[in-house]
Amino acid sequence: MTSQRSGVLELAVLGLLHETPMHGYELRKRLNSLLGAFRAFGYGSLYPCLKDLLAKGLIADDAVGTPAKPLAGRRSKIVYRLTAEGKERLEDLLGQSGPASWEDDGFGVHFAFFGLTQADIRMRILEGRRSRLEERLEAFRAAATRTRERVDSYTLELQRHGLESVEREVRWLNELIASERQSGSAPGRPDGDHTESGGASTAG
Amino acid sequence: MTSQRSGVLELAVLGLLHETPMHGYELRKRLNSLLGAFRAFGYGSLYPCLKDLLAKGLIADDAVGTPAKPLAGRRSKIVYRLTAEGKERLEDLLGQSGPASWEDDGFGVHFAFFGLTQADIRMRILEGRRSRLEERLEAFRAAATRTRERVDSYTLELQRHGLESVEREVRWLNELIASERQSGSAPGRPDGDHTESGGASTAG
DNA sequence: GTTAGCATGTAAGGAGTTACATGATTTT
DNA sequence: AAAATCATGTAACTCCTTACATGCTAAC
Repeated sequence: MTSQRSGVLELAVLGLLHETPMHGYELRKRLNSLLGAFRAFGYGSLYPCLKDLLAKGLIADDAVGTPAKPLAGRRSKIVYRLTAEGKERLEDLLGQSGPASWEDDGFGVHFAFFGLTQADIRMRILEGRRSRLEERLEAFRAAATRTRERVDSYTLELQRHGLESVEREVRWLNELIASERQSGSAPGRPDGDHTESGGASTAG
Repeated sequence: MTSQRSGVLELAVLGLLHETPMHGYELRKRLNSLLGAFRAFGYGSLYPCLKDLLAKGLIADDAVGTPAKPLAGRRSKIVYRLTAEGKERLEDLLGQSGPASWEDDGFGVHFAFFGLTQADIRMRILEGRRSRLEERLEAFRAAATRTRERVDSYTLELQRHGLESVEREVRWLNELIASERQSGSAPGRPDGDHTESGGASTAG
């Protein structure tokens, strides 16, 4: 009923708060600019999640403005920060490379925090995602072969477009995987200031 | 608790059964080959949905093999067909062009049944979808502009890829819209045997 | 002085998911 | 006769959505 943790949101919130403390409203904006390509959350999702994480001690509220003194100037907003347990939980989530991290949403969030993820886990997630997509491609082509099922041209166009998108993502993943293999560093421009926790050293 | 109708599934099931009667197992395969690019359903989703549609009288079971005589040869499977009410409901759903039909999943299913959809509704859905995506693009670029938010190269890559995907879909939609405008016919190969209900004539 | 945006929440419920449970039928 | 695949279902649960409710604060 009240507790709902452990979806895409939990990881996203913990990941963002790892970067820096924030209040809910701000978090939501960062959330939607981070994941906006494939997901959007409203306050009705975020605040219950924060409440839950708070109850579990994974985050704490450094309330700006003491209870008695509601703060002059800016309104009393509730700034959340990651606790030690929260950081542990985050690292636990970041270490998981199961099916959940290959799904559309799950993959997106995990990828968003690759900067905090160990190199071997990154690789497993990328490869897992690729396998998942390749399964889809196979299922697709199998279905296309036995196309006695009469399809109109819209259905056909939908499948063509879907196929192309998936193929495109596979190519993207291939590039990323190659990039990961030839160096422990990040894709594209090989700089990256993700000096944080689990670079590539702690693996093994 | 028991009733759950009115999601992506209802439309998909009614749409598929409009084509031809089928039993659950078969339906699921057709479902996943139709929508497989962006969605997959298990039996745990499908059967409760069928049960619900049955209870509402939108589909009926022409059970193969009479109750007393469990059928020699093939096992007694339950073949569902669309009822008159079901067809009405389907047409109602197909006539809707609101926000639900612009969402990722909703759009996919609606598009899959464009062959049964009136031309003006098709256009509204395509344009609605495009607006939705363009909103995302704007939010994206706005977020990219005020990138004080320190992003590591993975976050950047995720957003770059997301942006590209969305832009690509917008171009696709533009082609479809152009194609729809210059003729009442379907995209690509201008044949199509979707002789059904709402071809292109009833538009306003 | 009123709209627009900042800021926080709750109650009810929707839409599927997971894990489980069962049995028939075809293939090997 | 064992394994794969066809075929159907249910109970409990999860994660999130929708609609609602509130008040401050800055800009116009």
